[in-house]
Amino acid sequence: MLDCQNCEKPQALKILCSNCSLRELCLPVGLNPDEFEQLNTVIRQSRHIKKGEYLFRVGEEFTSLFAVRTGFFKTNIASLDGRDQVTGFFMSGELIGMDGLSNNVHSCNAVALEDSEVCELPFDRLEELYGEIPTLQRHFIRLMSSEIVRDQNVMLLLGNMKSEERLAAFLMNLSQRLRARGFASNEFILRMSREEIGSYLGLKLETVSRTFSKFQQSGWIDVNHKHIRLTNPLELNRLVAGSNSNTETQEEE
Amino acid sequence: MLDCQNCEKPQALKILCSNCSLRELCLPVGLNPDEFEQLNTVIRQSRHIKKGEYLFRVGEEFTSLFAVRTGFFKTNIASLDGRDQVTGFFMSGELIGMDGLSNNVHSCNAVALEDSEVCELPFDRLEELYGEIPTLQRHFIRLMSSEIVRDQNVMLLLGNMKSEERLAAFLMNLSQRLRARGFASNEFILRMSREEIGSYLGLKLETVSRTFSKFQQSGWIDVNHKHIRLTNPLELNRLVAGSNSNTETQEEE
DNA sequence: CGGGTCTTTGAAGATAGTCAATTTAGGTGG
DNA sequence: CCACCTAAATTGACTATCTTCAAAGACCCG
Repeated sequence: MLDCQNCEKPQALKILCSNCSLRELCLPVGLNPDEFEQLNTVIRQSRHIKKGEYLFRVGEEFTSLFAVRTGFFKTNIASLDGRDQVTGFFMSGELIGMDGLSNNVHSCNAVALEDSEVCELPFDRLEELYGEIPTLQRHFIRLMSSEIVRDQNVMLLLGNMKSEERLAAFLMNLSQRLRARGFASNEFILRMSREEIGSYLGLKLETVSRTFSKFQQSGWIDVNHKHIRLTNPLELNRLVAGSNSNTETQEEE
Repeated sequence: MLDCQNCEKPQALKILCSNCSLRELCLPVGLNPDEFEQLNTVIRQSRHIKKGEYLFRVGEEFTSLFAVRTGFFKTNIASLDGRDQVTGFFMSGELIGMDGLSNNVHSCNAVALEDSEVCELPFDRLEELYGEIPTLQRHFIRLMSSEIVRDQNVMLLLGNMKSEERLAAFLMNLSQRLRARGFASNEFILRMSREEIGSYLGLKLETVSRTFSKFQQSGWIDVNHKHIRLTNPLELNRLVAGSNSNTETQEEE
């Protein structure tokens, strides 16, 4: 019964959604045991993606969504003349590939920024389950909608915020997502380069670097290349919330 | 051909998807007659929204999606300190409100930019139909995905393009959508103010105005306040595709 | 240990923003 | 129908922010 198709190690390789530590963050939120069982049969587990490898590329046929189990990914698109835009960073429990559903072709690239593991969710199998597990469908639609909301907040960031506000928003967003996963939220390793951060935030890498330095001088953070420590997250949050408040005058209440 | 000839007659008040001239642009693409019939029973037709009125606001409970029948809408969000970002413009056949599915609360405002008519699609009714009309569900997911792809292209625009490229992209996008609806694509009336265009494009209204003037001086367009005529759309397209192309072709990578 | 990549920092330059004045349009009411 | 009034748009001059170009320093991986 527990036959594992491509087992290298018996049993341990077959990671079940029902056992997965991410089950409350990932697609199957709120399923009952029976439903977990059904989902398990659909998911192709634990494909390993090495740092730098592509999960999929622009133009490839869409067949599956991917849930990050471990590791870190970015997605990006390119303009016709080759300029690059990072459209998102993805950590464990997050779903990649929803762009591909619009016309069954991936409209972005997905690249691992460190050695990673993903669960593959073949979409036609998933679709078959929708009838049987309405919760699953509802949650999937919810995830797509969240992606839309997230993107619109990035539009706000790119359209209205100054460099310092953008970087502060970026750091606080990472921090919050790490906390939600039980990781330290005030001290972490950046998985992406300055250039990738800049691309995501609509800034040049030099501006990102300078802004990190400025934050450090202000005492908001400690930067040591990829290692970041948030020493004054409140101040960073304040920067995000109201840029109008003069950054010079720091009234602490 | 776009407008409904029967609209003013009383019996025609009940506008049926099956008769609607937008049926090939809107949600029910590819349904068969039976399925159209089912969809008709679910849709609350033709709510009128006057210019300036809100279809919904941030924080309101989400219950329905809205399909634009006639008219023009914008959606926008505000940062905590009150800065405003227009996140989209919507014309006939386009669906508004998909942001609300993430947590059953609208995360943006939707405002009519001219007197408009919408079809209301109560989402719980729609959901009940999914089991019976798989095509409908698939198409809805497709529409959500398209919204994600659209938003990511706006991220590219905001993150990488210069003011002239942004405005050219904006004009060509409008033009293309008007053409798809059978309207003149090289001559149209802008429904939004310079400020709203600027907000969408991450520019100030003065910059939008100046860039319009620059385009006119270059002979690409005729601007007369809200009235726009594209006299050289090819050149505008070239601006969008490769801003560098104007000068020497610079190859990198 | 060394080559290459990534990062930091400085100085100069460009693009878009800000502030301000003027013109034009569109809606309202006499 | 016209005059008015307010809101929107245009244009100019100046400034701030971010980019570009350049060089030097730090790290990582084989």
